[in-house]
Amino acid sequence: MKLLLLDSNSLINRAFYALPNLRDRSGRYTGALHGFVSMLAGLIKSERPTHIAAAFDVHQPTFRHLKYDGYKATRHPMPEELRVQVPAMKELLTAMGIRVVELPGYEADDVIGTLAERSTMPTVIVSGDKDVLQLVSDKTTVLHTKRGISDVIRYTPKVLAEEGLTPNGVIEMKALMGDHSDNIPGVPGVGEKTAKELVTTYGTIENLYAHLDEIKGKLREKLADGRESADFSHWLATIERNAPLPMSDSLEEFRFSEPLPYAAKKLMDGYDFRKLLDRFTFADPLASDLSSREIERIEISDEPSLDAFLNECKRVKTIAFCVSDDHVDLACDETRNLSVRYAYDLFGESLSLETILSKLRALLSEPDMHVTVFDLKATYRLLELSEKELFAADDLMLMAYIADCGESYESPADLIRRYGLPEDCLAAGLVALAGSLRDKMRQARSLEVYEQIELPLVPVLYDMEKSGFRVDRAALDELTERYSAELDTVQGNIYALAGHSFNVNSPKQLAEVLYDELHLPAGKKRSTSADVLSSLEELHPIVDLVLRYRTLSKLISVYLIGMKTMIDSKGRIHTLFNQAMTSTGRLSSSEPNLQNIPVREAEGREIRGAFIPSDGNLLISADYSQIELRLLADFCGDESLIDAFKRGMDIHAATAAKVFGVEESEVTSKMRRDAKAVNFGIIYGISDFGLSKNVGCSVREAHAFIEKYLASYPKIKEYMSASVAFAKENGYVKTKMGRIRNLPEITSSDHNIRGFGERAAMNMPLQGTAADIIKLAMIGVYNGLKKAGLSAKLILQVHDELILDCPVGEVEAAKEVLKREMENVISLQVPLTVSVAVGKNWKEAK
DNA sequence: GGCTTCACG
DNA sequence: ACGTACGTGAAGCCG
Repeated sequence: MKLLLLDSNSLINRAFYALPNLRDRSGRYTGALHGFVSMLAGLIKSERPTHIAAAFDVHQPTFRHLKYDGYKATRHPMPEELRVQVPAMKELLTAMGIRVVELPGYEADDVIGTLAERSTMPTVIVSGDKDVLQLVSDKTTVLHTKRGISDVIRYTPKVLAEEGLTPNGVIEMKALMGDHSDNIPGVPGVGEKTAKELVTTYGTIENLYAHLDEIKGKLREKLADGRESADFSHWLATIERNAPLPMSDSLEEFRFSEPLPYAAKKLMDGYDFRKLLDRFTFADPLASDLSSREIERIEISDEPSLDAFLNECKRVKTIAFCVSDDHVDLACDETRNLSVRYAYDLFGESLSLETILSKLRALLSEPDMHVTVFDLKATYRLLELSEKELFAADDLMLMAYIADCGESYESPADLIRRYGLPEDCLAAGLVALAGSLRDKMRQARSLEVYEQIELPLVPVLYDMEKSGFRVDRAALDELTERYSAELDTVQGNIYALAGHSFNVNSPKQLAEVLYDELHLPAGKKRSTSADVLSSLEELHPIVDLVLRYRTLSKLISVYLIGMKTMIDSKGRIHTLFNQAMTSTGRLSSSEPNLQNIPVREAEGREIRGAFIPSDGNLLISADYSQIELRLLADFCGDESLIDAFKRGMDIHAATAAKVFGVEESEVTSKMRRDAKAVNFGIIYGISDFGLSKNVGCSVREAHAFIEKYLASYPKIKEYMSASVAFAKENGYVKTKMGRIRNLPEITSSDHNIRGFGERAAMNMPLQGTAADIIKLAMIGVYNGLKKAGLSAKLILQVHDELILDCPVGEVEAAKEVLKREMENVISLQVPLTVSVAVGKNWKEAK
C-alpha cells in the first residue's frame, strides 16, 4: 500500500518548461501534458503506488489572497500555451483513473498536506516546490523534481537532517528568507545563510524574537523592522493540514491500478503520444465499447414464447445460447436476450431442460445456421450429439483464449463479467463479443490459430473424449494388491527404524522424524522432497524406505485407486481435454489426467499395461522425436544442429561431441547425459542454478557448461537473446502459427519475476509451436482416417504423442496415415520425425 | 483453500 | 545479493 500525492500545478509547470512547445497534429499544445504523463509513468513504475491523488490549485480570489494584496498578483502570469493544458491534464488524469482533487480557497499544497495528514499508508509527495518539505515525516517522504522532469531527490527526515533542516525548520526558514517564486516576502535583507543560522540557533521565529536582544548590529534592526512581515510570511508558508476535504478514511477513492481504462488510451492517441503509450497497459477496448450497449432482456418460462423466439432465430439463421443451472439464455442478435427458466414449476407451466434441448437440437440441424456458444465441445456433450449431428459454431471460450493471448475463462458468465457486460444477458453478450474478438484476432494476426487450429480441433477432441481408453480392471486390482502388500511392509520397517508410528505422508511429521529424531542434516527449509532425500540415502536406511513408500503410495492412490473409480460401465475411461487452459497452447487432461501416467520407472510403467485396446484391436502410439529441439534448430538456423537432425543422428550424443570437442565415438554416457540435460535446459530458458539442481553439480560447473554450450552454438545464443528482446520490446511472444502469450513479467523491476518472464519468452515459442503442430496433426489424422475409410480411433494425446485404438486389420494403413499426417504438418529446415509402435497394451506400444 | 510432493511432456 | 529451470493435474496434509 502506497499513496502518491501529486503537486500537479508545480509538476505541470516543470514539465512545461522542461519540454519544447510540442503540438499534436491538430495543433493543440501538448508539451506539458507529455512531460507530466512521462513523469507519471516513471513514478508509477518506480514507486508502484496503490493509490494516487492529483492535487490542483483553484484559481479564484480567496480569503488568503485578500489578506495580502500582493500575493500572487505579481506572480508571472501563466503562459497561454500552458494555461490551456491544465484542464486537459485534469481530463486525462481522470480518464486514467486518477482522482483530481481541488478545494476552492485552498492551494494544491494544502490539499496535499491534508491528504498526507489523513493518510494511513506510506505516502510519497511529488513536487517541484520545496514548500512541501515541511510535510516530511516517518510516514511521508517527498520526491523533489530538481531540474527537468527526471532529476529527483528523495527527502526523508534523515536526508533533511543531513542538510541541517527539520520539517518545521523549513517553515521558519521561509518566514525569514521569503520565497520570491511564491511571493512570500520574508524579512528584507535576510538571505538563506542568515536564515539557516538563525533557525539552527533559535529553532522558531517565536523563539528568535524572544531572544532578539542577543543579536547585534544591522541584523537586529532588520529583524525588528521585519517582524510583522516575518509573522505573516510564517503564516503564508505554513501548509494547511486540516482543510475541509470530503473523503473517506480508507482512501479507497484514490485506488489506482493498471490496466488503465481504454478511454485514457483514446485521449493519449488523440494527443499523438506514441512511445509514451508503451509505458502503460490499457484495458481492453471492448470492455468500454460494449458495456454501453442496450440489451432487451426477455424472461419467459412458457413454451409458446420459446417457440416464437426460436422461430425468429430460424428466420434470421442466427442463434447464441448458453445453459446454466436453472436458465437457458438465448439470443438471435446482440440486442435481444431471452432467458428461459427451466426449474420445475408447481403450476405446470415450466419447461424441462430436456424439452428446451430437443428444440435446440432441431433448430441446430437447420442448414446454414450461424451459431455462437461458449465451449463448443461441452455443448456437443450436453446435447449428446453423434458425429453426424455436429454443427459448426463460433466458440467464445476459444475465441477469448486466442484473442486474449492464453487467458482462460471458466464460464460464459466469467467471460461476460470480465468484459463488463450485463451478466443476465449471457447469450446476447456472446454475440456482441464474437465480432469484437474476431476483429481483435485479425489485428493480432492470430485469427488463423482460432479458425485453422482450435475450432477444427473441437470435433476431434469430442470424439476422443467420447471414445475413451479401455482399461483392464483386473490388471489394476492385481497391481493394487501387489503394491499395497509391499507398502504395508515398508511402512512397518519405517516405524521400526523411527521407533514409533507416524504419518509418512505428512511432510511435517516426516521432517520431525528425519531431522529432529534421527538428526539427519537439514538444509535451510527441511524439505522432504525426493531430490533432497536422495542426497541423504547413505546416511540412514530409513531414507530409502521413505522414498519407496512415497513411490508406492503415489502409484496406489493416484493411478490405481483413483483410476479405477473413473472407469465407466463399458470398461472405459473418458478424460476431459481442456483446450483453453495453458499459457503455451498445449492441451491439458483431467478427470482423470491421462497425460501423466507413469512411464519413466519400470515399476510405474506396469500401470500402462492396464491400458488396453478395444476387442479385436491393437494400440498404436506415434510420437514426435525431439520436436522442440528440432524447432529450435529451425528457428535459430544453426547449421550443425540442422545437419545433425538431417543425418538422423543421436542428437544428445552429437551435442556432447560438439560441446566437449571429441569424436562421436568417444562420447561417454556421462557426457551424453549432461548434454541431454543442457538441451532440455535450453528449451526451458536455461539458468545455471536450474541446471545444477537437475544434474547434481555445482552452480559454478553448470555455469561453465552453459557458457561452453552457447559458445559451441552461437546461433542458439543469438536466438534466445532475440526472443527475450522481442518480448521486452513488444510485451508478448508468439508461435510460428501466430499464437500469442503476453509476458507482462518481462519488464518487472523484481529480478525474480523478470527472470521468469525471460525464461518463458525463450520457452513459449518452442513449446507453443510444438503444441500447434500436434494439434494440426490431430486434425489431419482424424480426417485422414475418415477419408481412408478406417475405423481406427484417436483416443489420446500426450503433448508429443498420439494413441490410436485400431482394428488389427487396419494397423498398417493407420500407421501410414499417422506418419504421413504428423510428419507433414509443416515444412522446416529439419525433418519432423515420428516413431510409431504397436502393442496389445500401452506399455508395449512404445 | 494453500502448500508440498510427484506423475508426465 | 538474490533465488530461478518450461508447461501441466491430483492427492494428501493442515490451518
